[in-house]
Amino acid sequence: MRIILIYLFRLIHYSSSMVKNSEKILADHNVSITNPRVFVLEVLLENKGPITLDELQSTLKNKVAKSTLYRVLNDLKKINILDEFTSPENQTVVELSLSENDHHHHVFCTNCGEVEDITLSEVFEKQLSDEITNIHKTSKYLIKEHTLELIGLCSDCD
Amino acid sequence: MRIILIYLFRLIHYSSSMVKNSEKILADHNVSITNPRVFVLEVLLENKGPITLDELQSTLKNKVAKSTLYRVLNDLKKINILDEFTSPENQTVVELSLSENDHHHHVFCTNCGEVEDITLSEVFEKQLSDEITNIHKTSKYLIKEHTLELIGLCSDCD
DNA sequence: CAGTAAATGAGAATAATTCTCATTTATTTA
DNA sequence: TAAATAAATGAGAATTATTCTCATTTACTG
Repeated sequence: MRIILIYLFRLIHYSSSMVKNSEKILADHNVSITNPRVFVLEVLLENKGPITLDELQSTLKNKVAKSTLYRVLNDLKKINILDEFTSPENQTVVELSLSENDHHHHVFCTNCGEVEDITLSEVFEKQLSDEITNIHKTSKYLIKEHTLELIGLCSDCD
Repeated sequence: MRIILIYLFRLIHYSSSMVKNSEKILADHNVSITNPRVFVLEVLLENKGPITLDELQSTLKNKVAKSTLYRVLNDLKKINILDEFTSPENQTVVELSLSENDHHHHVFCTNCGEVEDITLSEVFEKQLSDEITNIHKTSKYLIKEHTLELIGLCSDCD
């Protein structure tokens, strides 16, 4: 019985798509697969969206050394699958950006500090890209990227 | 002769509009007028636009203690006339926001690190505010503010 | 499976920001 | 206007965030 349970546990554990995904992501980017990297990626994948550095650190407290966490985050930034930004309350926030075309923006709640992803309508993104074209004409700036952050109250705090 | 020179110097000094403005700003917000506060405001007013914390610090190196500079910046934030944000390269940037209606956005040059103010067309701001109304309907977020940051190359670096 | 290169943990070093407290400056009061 | 009180400052200590160092461990290569 015990053997069976252990077997089942390992089966479930290793077939978890999280683990497979993490390792695949690293392999796909020619980054060696190590425990700290997999642990960090698992948390980022599970979380599905932006997460504060504080939360990431406390989640991984006893699994990954603090210096290693910073190193892993820098590794992920280097291969362009991690975005970092600062909340209006000056909290560092990170988020996986795995595919090229998952363009989106962020909403911050000024009361509870939550950050969420938000996708703007195609119509509006088109209007924004037109505006950026105009900016290029008038200001000579060549715009490559943009970030739009909305600040307000989430439904819980409203 | 010496007396006259001193008089002229003081006349020029005190009639400088910068000084007057700085003192008026502080008085208008019920903040006591002190040398460090006036010095910081002068630099921010002269600069006319966003300035990195590093640049502000080096400009005021021998006039204002570092701890005082942080305190003064916090004072200005508290009375809502200073915005702080972080550049894509993780530099802290501050900017005076004296009037309610000078709403604008920022352009960052990824090459030289320059930050500039940019004002979007009224048409586009209207489109943005419509989009925010839609977000409220679908996501239940109540949006109070927004920041749009454009990232690219300035005319010198393009 | 051994050998080499890369990654990690623990904590030291550095950088950024806030705090402490004795002194100075501004404001209030008589 | 001077004395008394409150607030602000400078200098550096304390705290926090991030990077660096180096001995040890882990991953990749043949």
